[in-house]
Amino acid sequence: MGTTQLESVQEPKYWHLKTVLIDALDSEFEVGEILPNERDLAARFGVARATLRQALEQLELEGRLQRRRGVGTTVAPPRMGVAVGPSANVWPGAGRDAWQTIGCAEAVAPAAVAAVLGTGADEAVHTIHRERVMQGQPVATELLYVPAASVPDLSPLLSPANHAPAVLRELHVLELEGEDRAVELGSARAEDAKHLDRLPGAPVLVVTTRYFAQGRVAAASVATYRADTCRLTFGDSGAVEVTHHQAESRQAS
Amino acid sequence: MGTTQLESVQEPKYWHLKTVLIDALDSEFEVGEILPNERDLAARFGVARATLRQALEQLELEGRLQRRRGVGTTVAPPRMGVAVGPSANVWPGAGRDAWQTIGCAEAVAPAAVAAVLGTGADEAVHTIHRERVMQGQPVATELLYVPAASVPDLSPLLSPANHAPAVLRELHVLELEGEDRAVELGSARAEDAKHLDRLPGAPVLVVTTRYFAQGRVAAASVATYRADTCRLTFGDSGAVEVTHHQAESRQAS
DNA sequence: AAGTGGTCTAGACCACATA
DNA sequence: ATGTGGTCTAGACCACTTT
Repeated sequence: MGTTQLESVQEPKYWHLKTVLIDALDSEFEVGEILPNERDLAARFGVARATLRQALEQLELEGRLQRRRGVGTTVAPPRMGVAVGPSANVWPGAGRDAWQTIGCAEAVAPAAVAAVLGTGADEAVHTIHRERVMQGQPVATELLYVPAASVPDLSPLLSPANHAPAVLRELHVLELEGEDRAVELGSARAEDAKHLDRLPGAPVLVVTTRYFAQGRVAAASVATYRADTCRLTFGDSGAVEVTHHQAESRQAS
Repeated sequence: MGTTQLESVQEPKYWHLKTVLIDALDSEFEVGEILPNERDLAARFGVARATLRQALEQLELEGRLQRRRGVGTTVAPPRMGVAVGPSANVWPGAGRDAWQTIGCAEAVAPAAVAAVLGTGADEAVHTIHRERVMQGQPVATELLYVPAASVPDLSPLLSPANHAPAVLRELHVLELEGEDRAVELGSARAEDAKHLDRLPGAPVLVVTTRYFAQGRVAAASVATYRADTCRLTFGDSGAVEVTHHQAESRQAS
């Protein structure tokens, strides 16, 4: 039998398509360049549009493509390195930390938040909504929960505009004893998706942080990062220079 | 006009389906319980199977469902908290760190790895393949890269079985000066998928770690965690007790 | 052999951005 | 008005597990 055993373990079409597209992306396209539309691409590769889309979806998940409804599909730049776990423990809102407050409210903690805080389900918490922008585009939204018990000296009469800064200021009075983080995969809620300029359900990295002071959880935050454009960095050094899938990239005109 | 404005902003069917299914999951099903098959579910909700699948896919992404070909769809237990960033910096392979070596090789570093190591593209590296198991199931695979220059005193004559332990032993001689981590979303390579008991392309959390010694990167690892079952934890305290989307869960019989 | 989830097709229409 | 990606349908067949 002189025939080489080819395609004996047949891989799915979309999987093979993905590898073909990756090669084309690395060799024939520049970052930012726009691809042919899905109908044309599907015809070119001789597959149904749904199959082509399955390949594109994974490439977008891996941060190699960016698709925008009404516009088209473009080659994505390397993911941004976003520092999440600094070496020095600091309170949120202290010392220029790249977050910008966009809202504030005081309400009863939802059950899920109460579980993280370790408080009762009916305790009042200040909820500060913040946003993180890098290189001109939003990369994360965050809900920061501060139990009222953590900021007992907060002035009760505050205009909405002064509320968030006041809560943070009171929080900084406490001595921060430690932080705790968890990262998991999620899909963007409708509201988060809007802030992040994505469609609902887009893949996101959810970072849950607990801030410890006075021997208990003094505050907690749930931050939602765009999974397609962000690489979360932890540890001593800051962002790593080069990402993994291309050594150098040039901006298309 | 006395009519309440309902469904003016029509949400996609699969999105609405998701919320319906989440409610059903929380109220009518136990962890581990098997759901009706996709064709029945689609018929019950009056949608095409592809639409139903779009909802199930997102629920699996969020760790609420587990689907296995030939078996069925089950309600997933809460995600496991997997400690990734210990407070004390330690070399891999030191002091019972939950990883188990399953292979080893010495070869030239791929370009992507060389970039992380900061070495030349043609330098020899030891590649140790390890696996992490929690609660009886594999949760991660890892490729640990150790440049030959980091372990100069390694005995050149080693049986394959002794190779990996010897490399780690030599590595532990060095003083570990710091670690560096990055987390990003990826899709499982075919080989990784096999180890993790998932299909190729399954969503994974890729943790890239750099180990610093002697003022340079003495080793680096790329670990691939199942995104559906894992919640990566960092920081002082270990795994958090309760996860976010259910306060208590009982094991089905 | 039967039943499950996974892949694939060839259409259709919708929401959105842009010219 | 046109073109893009996003949603949806009603089938078909395949790969895999279990009976």
